Amino acid sequence: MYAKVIIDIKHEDVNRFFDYIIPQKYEDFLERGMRVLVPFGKQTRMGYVTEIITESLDATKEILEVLDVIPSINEELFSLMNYIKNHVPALYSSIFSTVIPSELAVNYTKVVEMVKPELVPDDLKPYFNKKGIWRLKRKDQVYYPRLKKLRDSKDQEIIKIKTVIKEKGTTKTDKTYTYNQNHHYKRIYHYEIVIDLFNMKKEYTRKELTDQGLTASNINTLVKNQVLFEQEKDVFREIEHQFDLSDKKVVLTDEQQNVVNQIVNSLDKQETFLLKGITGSGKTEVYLEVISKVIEQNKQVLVLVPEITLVAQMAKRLKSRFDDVAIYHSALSSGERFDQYKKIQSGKASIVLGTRSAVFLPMEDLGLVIIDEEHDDSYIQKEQVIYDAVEIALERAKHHQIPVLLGSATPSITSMYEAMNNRFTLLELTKRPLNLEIPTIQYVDMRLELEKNNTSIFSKTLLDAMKKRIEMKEQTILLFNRKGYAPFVLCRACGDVPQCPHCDISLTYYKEKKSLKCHYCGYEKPFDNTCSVCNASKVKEVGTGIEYVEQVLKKQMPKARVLRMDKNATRIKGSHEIIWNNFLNEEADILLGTQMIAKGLDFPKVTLVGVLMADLLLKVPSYKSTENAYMLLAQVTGRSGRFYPGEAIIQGYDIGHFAIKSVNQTYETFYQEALYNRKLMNYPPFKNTSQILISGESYLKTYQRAFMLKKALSSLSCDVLGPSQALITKIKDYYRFTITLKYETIEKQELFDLLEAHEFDDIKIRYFPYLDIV
DNA sequence: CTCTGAAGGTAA
DNA sequence: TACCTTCAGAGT
Repeated sequence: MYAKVIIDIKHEDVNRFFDYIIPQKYEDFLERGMRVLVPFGKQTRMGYVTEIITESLDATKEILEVLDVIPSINEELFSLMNYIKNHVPALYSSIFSTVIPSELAVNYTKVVEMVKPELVPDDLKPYFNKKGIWRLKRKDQVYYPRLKKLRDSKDQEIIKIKTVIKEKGTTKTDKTYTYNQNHHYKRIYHYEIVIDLFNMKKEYTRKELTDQGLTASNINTLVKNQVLFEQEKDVFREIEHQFDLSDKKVVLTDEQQNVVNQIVNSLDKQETFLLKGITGSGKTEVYLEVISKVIEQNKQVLVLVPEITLVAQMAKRLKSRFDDVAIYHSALSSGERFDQYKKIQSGKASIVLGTRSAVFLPMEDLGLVIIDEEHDDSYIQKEQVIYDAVEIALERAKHHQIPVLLGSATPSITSMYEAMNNRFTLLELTKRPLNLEIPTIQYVDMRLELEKNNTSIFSKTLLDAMKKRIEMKEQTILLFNRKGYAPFVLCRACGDVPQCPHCDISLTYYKEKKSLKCHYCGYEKPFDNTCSVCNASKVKEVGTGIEYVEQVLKKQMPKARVLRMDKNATRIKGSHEIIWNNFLNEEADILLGTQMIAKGLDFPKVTLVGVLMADLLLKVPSYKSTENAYMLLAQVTGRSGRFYPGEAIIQGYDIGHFAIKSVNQTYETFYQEALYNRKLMNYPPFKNTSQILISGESYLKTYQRAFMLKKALSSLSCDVLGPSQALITKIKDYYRFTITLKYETIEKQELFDLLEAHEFDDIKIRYFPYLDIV
């Protein structure tokens, strides 16, 4: 028997199947989908078995080791991988690492050993430890060519180089102790506490014993004299959450109950439900009720939320009502993630909650997929192997013949269109259970403020409203979205803005580091207020980064306690939970943040939401920017007055745009207008769109190649637009052009072949299945 | 990706 | 002739 194997190297040259002989001992054991170690050239590499075959003309070497007991890739996952393969051009190995947890990959570490230390050059010696061993780190790779030369130096072996393969995912073990009733240790009277302890409980961990005052040497003595038996036990790394939220089992409103009934009636068939419920209408209660019905049928539920910040609160509510909830997202520690994965793989989780990447988790008895905030852009993976988790979820539903529940207050245009055409089943929640009014929304035109000589970023209206909240001991949420906008510096004398020498983009100003940095290539130089063009010492920062907003806020409202929540403030694991907890406990009056504050915990005391520079959202160059802007505004204003009547104030320079105006009206108003625009421009849902990026070092050659590609593409049944300069015309010294495709259906494989045929040494071509990623 | 061996260069 | 760098090709 033979196995077809994909090697875990992400490179065009090895992007194909390799056949290996299955050794006798693995014949009955090895299955498709298992990870194996195989000899590959001079190396040993990890690979994935994709097929077991009876004949092979190529196989010459044997599989060395099998790393799995249950296949890491099950049949369903194979079909999802196939789906991805048909939608984006990607290397096999990349697709594998996209759909499985990184803990299933292996580490290759090069270990160098001195054989003749006296011949090792002095400058390399400090890297070796006492035993003459050096484990090469990433940064040590530069020495590798020299080391290879030392190894190969003729007649004498100066050093040895080995590659050590280690599995990334590891099980955590703890030493536990039990008491031996039949020991013969005479000095046991020194350890009365031990006898007492083991009278209460049979087994203790090492930590529990030391907490009781026993020292490490105490324990070792007792083990040596066979009073205690020591054993290794696996520990499960439990995930803890900062705040406390329990699910009070509420009585569903008629409206909610209706929706639940409809879904429950279709649990045994494939159907996509779009649950459209205004903010505060209790979508989560519906989810919980439906989940309980699925679990009654002994099936599993997959729940997806768009952002890590939303996992904790959903987890709390799920855990307070159900057992066996597993959690999976990229911010877990590697160990936690591995344990959660193992729990899910072994079928011990009845509910799996996670972000985008959780859509690939193995669940044999899947009965329902819930996607909360389905309109959210974060469900689309925009790097490496690009995919849309919502699409993947729909594929899984097809595989299991089960329903998918998409929930949102503001469904994406495409989902709503599907619902309107009866491909999705539309369910609606139109009332807030507590019968609370939707917050009143007020618009402030900042141009008028300017005329009144108010040059601050806060209008008088907003300032007054915030002051009032502080007096009333109520809270405010302030949204300032930095997207599409970063602080930069400008010479007030000649107007020069320092650019990156390798990319076509202005350098971003970092106040704390007093430096200018390029977002794309990492180029960095110290900030200097002397202009490099006109030599005047007039270079100053422009702008309104969120830190700047915070400063102004503190200056204008010295009494206000302000919490800031942005990427920077939430870098450390668990910090966003702490911020939310603090705000919930009313340790601050104002929560200032980027779009990550738009969703999340309900804060009862929030009665005011302020949006700064709302029109900034529309400046993002994307056909979806109006949709995204409207949804963010609707989302964040809905956070006001969840328990008491609330209001929202939207500030901007260009607030007349329909995406901003519609926030004050119904979703339908917005949907109609947006849909009309999409129709006009041939954008989704009317036509599918994708984008091709052509990049190269020579401006002219790249443009020529792009043009040739355009000509070739016209043979396909689609509209070809461009080539035009990409939004960022140069990155890392490579010029960039884009071609946009609009089509109803397209033969993807044919397209990919065409693209591949147009790749040249100096021209790179990348394909993006969704628009606006480039 | 990592290794190898051939080709073509340089120094003695 | 010995030794180097560079580059294409192979890996089952």
